[in-house]
Amino acid sequence: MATVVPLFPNPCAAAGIPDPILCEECQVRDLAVCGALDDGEIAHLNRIMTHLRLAPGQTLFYEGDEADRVFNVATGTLRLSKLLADGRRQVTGFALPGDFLGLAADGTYTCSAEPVTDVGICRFDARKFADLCGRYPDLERRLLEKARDELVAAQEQMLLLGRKTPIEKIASFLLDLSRHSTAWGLPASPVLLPMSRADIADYLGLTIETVSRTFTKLRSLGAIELPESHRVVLRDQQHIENLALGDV
Amino acid sequence: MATVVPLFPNPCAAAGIPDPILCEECQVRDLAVCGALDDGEIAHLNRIMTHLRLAPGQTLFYEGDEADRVFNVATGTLRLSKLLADGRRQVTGFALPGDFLGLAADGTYTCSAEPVTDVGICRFDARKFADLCGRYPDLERRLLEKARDELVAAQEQMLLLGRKTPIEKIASFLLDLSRHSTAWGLPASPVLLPMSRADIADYLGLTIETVSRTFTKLRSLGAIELPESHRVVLRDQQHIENLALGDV
DNA sequence: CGATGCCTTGACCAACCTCAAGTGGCGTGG
DNA sequence: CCACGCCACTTGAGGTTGGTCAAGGCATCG
Repeated sequence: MATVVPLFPNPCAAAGIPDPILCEECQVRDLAVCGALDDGEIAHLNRIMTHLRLAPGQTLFYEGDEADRVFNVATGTLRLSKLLADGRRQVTGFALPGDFLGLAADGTYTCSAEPVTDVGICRFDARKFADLCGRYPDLERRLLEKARDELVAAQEQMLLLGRKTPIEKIASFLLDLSRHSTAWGLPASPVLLPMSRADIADYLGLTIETVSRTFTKLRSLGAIELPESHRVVLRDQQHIENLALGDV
Repeated sequence: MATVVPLFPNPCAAAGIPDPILCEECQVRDLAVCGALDDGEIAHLNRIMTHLRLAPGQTLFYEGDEADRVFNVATGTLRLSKLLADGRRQVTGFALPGDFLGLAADGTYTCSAEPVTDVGICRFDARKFADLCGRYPDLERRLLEKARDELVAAQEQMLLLGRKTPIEKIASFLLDLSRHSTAWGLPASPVLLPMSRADIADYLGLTIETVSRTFTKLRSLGAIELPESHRVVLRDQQHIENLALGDV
């Protein structure tokens, strides 16, 4: 596996946080399911854990693969997506540090997971992880919390996909990313977009062209600046929030 | 609370199953979270349970309400929906017998729950229910399974909302309902639609008119029959399945 | 029997998609 | 070092799909 220079900095790198090797030093532990375990218990987790590094172009797993492993994102961003027979794609979400993958599996993965930046991943055998859940109820409880949070996000995304206009979709998307930044103690405003326009389009149910035009529109409205195509300055946060809520 | 003649038969009534009063006699117990508990344990559940009956027009809870209760659907169908400021609505799902409500709550309900038929509901105090989850790990595990299933369904719905055409949306919707029927031991084909065209439209990200036109189109294609506007006969199941998958 | 609500159908229109061309950054190779 | 190709993004022109607006059918209900 070749070491690759990242196309875009991942949140950890941006914050000067090194990739974790040991759970004891892991910066995302508190956010991840692992936060449910104390140092003694986490040794058990460590024993069934393998650390992976993947670069864009590689794939963690494909929709339909046998779901015999579960994962924790330590660093970087992944794209979760589903395909129709003719190639139409829906990105169901972006997995960020602290996110758990493999939850939605009932035998096979229900979506593909591909890095959009260099990523660091903790991998577990699904069966062994389930055993550990049986032993540590707090771990299972944490998993339920994760699932609940994802469900809330999924419902919000349904509202976006079904009923919002392109400009409302992009505004909501930017705010989501901005809120993720602040949750990590990073500034709200220069929002970094590690993913391509195609990824954004497939996430929001639009075409590349409409995404691009909508960014231009937001810029001409004075709501954002676009110093680079993957960096967005939120110039009028209130206006963006109104747009995201559909408040005209 | 007046007893109301149901506009549409609910699955239990259609199958000749009486509304449950006692958990021991409940027909949905195995499908619901309650299935995790044996007769002795379920007595604890019974003690914190209240049985409700609601008719269309009444509301179980509104998006934004304090989420101090959780629910189990015993009979009937509810509509779960979210609103934008200007009244645009997204139906995020329909809750059927055996479904658990209140999972997605983080302090407040993230969507409204309104009956589309007469419904029978088991209500629990959220805190007491959580306590019970702490006591019975199997109950919590069952909740996690429910959450996982809902998450899988939500991802599938995102694909539908973001990337499918109206005819593909309706085809997918009919198949979903048909599969629910067979899961209950009912025939796959005459699919009953307890909800209005408006509900279907808001569920699939369409307008009433497009829903109506698309049913007509499917009928003229010979894929379905529409003896009544709320009863659909699947005439060419294979064709419908191909449409649902986007296979032209 | 009229009023109401829900569904269907038709005509029209605009938003978004499709197709196409143009720009700019970046890496490669002459 | 520059030329070139490649790729991603942007922008423009035009077309199609699905939305909007409006009318009509049909059942239920008072």
